[in-house]
Amino acid sequence: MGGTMDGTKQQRRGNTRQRIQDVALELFAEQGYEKTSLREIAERLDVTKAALYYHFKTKEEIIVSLFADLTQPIEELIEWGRSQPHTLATKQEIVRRYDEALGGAAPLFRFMQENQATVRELRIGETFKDRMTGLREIIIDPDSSLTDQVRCLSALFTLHAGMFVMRDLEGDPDDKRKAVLEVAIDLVTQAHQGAHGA
Amino acid sequence: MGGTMDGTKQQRRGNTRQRIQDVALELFAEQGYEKTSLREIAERLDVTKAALYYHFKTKEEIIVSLFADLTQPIEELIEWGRSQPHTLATKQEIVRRYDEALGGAAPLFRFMQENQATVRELRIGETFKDRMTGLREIIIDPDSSLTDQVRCLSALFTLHAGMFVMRDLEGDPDDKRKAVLEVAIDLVTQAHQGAHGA
Amino acid sequence: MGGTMDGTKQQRRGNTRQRIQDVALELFAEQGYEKTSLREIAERLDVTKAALYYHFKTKEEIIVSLFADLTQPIEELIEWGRSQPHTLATKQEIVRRYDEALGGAAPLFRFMQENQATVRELRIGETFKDRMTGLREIIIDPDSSLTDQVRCLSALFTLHAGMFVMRDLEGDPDDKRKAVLEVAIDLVTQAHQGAHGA
Amino acid sequence: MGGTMDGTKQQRRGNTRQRIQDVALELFAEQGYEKTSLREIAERLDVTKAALYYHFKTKEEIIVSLFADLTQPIEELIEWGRSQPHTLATKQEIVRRYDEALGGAAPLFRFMQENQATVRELRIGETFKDRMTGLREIIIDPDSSLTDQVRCLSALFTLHAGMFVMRDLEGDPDDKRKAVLEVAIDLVTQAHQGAHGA
DNA sequence: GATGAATGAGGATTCATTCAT
DNA sequence: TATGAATGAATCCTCATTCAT
Repeated sequence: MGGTMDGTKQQRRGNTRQRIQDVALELFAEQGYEKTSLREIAERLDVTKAALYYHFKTKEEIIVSLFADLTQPIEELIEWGRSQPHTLATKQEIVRRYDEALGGAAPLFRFMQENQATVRELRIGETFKDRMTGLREIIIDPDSSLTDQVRCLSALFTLHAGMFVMRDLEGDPDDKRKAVLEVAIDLVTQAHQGAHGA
Repeated sequence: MGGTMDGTKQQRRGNTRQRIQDVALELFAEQGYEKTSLREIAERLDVTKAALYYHFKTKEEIIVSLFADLTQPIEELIEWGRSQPHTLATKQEIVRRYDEALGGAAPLFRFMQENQATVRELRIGETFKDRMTGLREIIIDPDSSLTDQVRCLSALFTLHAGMFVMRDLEGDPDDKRKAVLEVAIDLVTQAHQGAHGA
Repeated sequence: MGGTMDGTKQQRRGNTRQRIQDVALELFAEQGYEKTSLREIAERLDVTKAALYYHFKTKEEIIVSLFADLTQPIEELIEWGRSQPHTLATKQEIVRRYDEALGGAAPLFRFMQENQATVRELRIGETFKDRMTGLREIIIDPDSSLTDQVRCLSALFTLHAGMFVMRDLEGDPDDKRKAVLEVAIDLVTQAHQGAHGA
Repeated sequence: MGGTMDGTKQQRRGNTRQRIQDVALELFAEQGYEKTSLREIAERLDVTKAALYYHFKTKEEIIVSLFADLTQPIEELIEWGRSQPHTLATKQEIVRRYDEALGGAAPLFRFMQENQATVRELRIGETFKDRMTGLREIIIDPDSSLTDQVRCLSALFTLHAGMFVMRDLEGDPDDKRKAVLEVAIDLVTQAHQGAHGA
């Protein structure tokens, strides 16, 4: 019971930064970055706009912080990928893990997917591009045919889009996700085999 | 004389309206819809904001008009597709023609791809969704496995994204586009064969 | 009566820019630049803040425009001064004319005098400094003693400050102004004679 | 032991308060009062804004305290001046000592000189005006000609402005200061002699 | 066909200040 | 002595839109 009180306190106290991030991400993903005003975020949290500014220096810093926080697993994945041999197994594992990582930060990626124009102008843009390039360098064999290269990109893309676009496909969400993953792995596999002889 | 006047008038008239559309599309694609102000569009054209309002009742109407104008080939494609038997050949042809149609309105699709969050809130959103559903109904066999359904979506998606994402892939643009198309057709083919036995 | 209507119209119409400048200068001089908000200016004119932005791109542009408009006589004075021989008569004439010029833009100079810290950070700062340097080069003989150089600066300064600081001195304003001018001319004269032997 | 504690405490205590004053004065003089935020001051001192409020009840109190602390010598000078006969020697001595006093609080006077508009609205304004009036009553002979009265004011003014305006005059700072003082004394002397025959 | 002038609503951001701890 | 968290009021500025001419 003391635990409960503690919990409440902890929730109100020191949690504001988190709560801002949560609400912001939700709204950014839903309506886009520009259409989401700080007033709206503040109102949902029942604090003043100024309170947001205590925790984040600018609106952009909110999204930057979200990106930094939620995107770290991917950073690590790339790190890991770079240290592995570029075998088919590695590529497949990368796709599998990437899918997982995306799942962990679904709303952020939905946001990034759906607001690319905005993202490009934000500071995140560059960082994100760098990461994608990192991923590419791991799965794409530069000596393979253009078609196979496109296959790999398409694999990544399918994962990205999968979660959102497939929403209006019938079927159990979990099954859908598995299907998406399967297609992605398939694409990477085809690409690899194309390049390394059948 | 009447003809001359007509011609001139039509040219002048169609001209400004067109020029507004052109500039608007360019800016929308580049910076996003919300970040592009009517002031900016007007300045680029060296007219007043009020002039824009002579040609379009609202900002939204500009994008709506662009969508209506540039998207008609796709509308027709769907019409055509519906009247065809759902054979593999048809599906492949649809993909081929869709690729062409996308090419004809690349900036618009770049815009739609990169501003989904915005588009969703605009009147276009629904229309666009309807079209995509139409396309889906033609290529996707509802009895096929989820995986195969995903393959078809992925094909469409690859086409959409292709043009922009592949930009930073090395290689001749034309070759790249062919590669993208090839992968898309491949996906649809695999899906079809999966569903109808090998 | 028609004339009256005309007048009223003319006053309302096309005059807004001027009216903004007038009110702004008044308030800037009275309360300082930073303490004067655009809201205040707009309220006094019974227009919206946005109306101000139709006529001036930024708050700073308002003061810049005032400076440009009201300061031209001084610009011209310097031009004239440069073309004259550096005789005592010229110097005295410069002081006399400078006094006049200051009188014509008293509120602006009061503002600049009393808000130097602000002015320094505004774009006017540099321009103003340049002008003062121009003036100096005309009245100050670089070979004269430091003391005589200070005398010249003191003369300019006395003119600047005169109008405002002397306010709480007893006496007819006109007489005071004459006295100020006399002291200034005296200083310049002393400086000149110091340099060129008695 | 008590002594040690006292010493440390006093040092610490006096220290922070002092450091606030120092930094504040520096920034006020540099950027003006309104443009200097408490955040800025706090950041420079590496404390929180709230800490400032432990030492000063309001922002205004900071400048008031500076004024009170740094301006006391002038207060005393006036006291002294009032008790002296109004001879030329006294007047000259006043100018000399005033120059010294100004030197001791140069940044404050730079601030007051350059932010008159602000100062006027602050509580210091009145006090400062009173002091200037006190000074005037000592050096200015109310029966003298307006011109001579202006000379006296100009003398004070020259001292005030001297330090800052003369900055961009060539020459050794010390020499310049001497020159400024000389001109001021000169002005007072001329005024006195004008009034008392010769 | 188009402009000049204006508006109302809302945007992000900053500030001095407060208070419990 | 100080901090961490927050507020309320204000700031400059931008936007889509309107309307008389």
